[in-house]
Amino acid sequence: MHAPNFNTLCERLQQKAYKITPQRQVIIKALLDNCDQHLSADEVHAIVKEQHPEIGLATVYRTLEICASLKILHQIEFGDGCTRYEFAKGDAHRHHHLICITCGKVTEFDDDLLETLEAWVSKKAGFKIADHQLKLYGYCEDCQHPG
Amino acid sequence: MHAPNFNTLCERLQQKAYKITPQRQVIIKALLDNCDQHLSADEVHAIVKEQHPEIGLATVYRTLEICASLKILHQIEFGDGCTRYEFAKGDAHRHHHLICITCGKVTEFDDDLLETLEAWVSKKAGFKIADHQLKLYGYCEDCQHPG
DNA sequence: TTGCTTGCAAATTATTTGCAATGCG
DNA sequence: CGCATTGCAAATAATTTGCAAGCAA
Repeated sequence: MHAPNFNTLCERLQQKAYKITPQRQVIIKALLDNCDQHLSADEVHAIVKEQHPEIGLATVYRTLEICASLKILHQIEFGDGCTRYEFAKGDAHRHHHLICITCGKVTEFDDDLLETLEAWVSKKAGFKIADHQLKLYGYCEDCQHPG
Repeated sequence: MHAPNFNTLCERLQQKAYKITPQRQVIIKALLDNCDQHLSADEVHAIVKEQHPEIGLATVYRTLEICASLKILHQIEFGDGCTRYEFAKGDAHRHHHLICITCGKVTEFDDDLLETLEAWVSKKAGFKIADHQLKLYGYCEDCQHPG
């Protein structure tokens, strides 16, 4: 849901001496157009190929890799065998993933309630927390009330 | 750390009409001997092959698959490209994973503090939670105080 | 111009599957 | 004895990589 600005993203690439090639622009736009999804490399490639059949899957992988290394994208795995991507949010904007066991739908949920827990873990385990990832598996509203 | 009883596990397999073959016994014992680790299929295979070189990787995969389907094992992914396994704990015994960004070590942390958060999400998002998975990325004690 | 990028095909890695032989119950 | 199970090799699937040609800066 959180959609960064296209030009800002390009600048962040340039700052690290990455060239703004047409392929990278197309891929980033595809991600922006679908920022409510959690696309896989293959899915990004499929979208991009519609208008630009010449773009190769390897280029998609390489672009996603760069964006992940620049913390523009986050990589997540929902257990379906491939890595998926979402735009990284700032530290202040934490969110979790609600994964429906029945239909597989993934919803995001914003909240900051983990703060207390993190403070506790930090103190108890001597572990300095930098990031977290919470997945909640269960049943979405549609699947709870079928028909 | 949570180590179930070998015989109990065999009984659970038998109850579902799975045969207690020597291969399965060896694989389960390897998992029990390393219940403080989060082994991958390949790692289980390597351990098992030391004493039983005839056991194939496919058999390891198939056994892990069965155990996962019986909820004897949980599958987790730490982002290193392969599925890892740990013994499932009962609902009452929740735990999280602390993953060190520096050395990659995975520690477990028990706690029930997610209860409040789950109640909140449940109410706010209309999502019926069945299970959860929390990964905390950061720096373990050793990596915080090197040398 | 010049080194970063790209597309393609081949290589890798994790996991699955087909099948004949084997063995648990 | 019958059917689940096994080992092996081949098949998939996701991702990576080598390399010559192309292009952004």
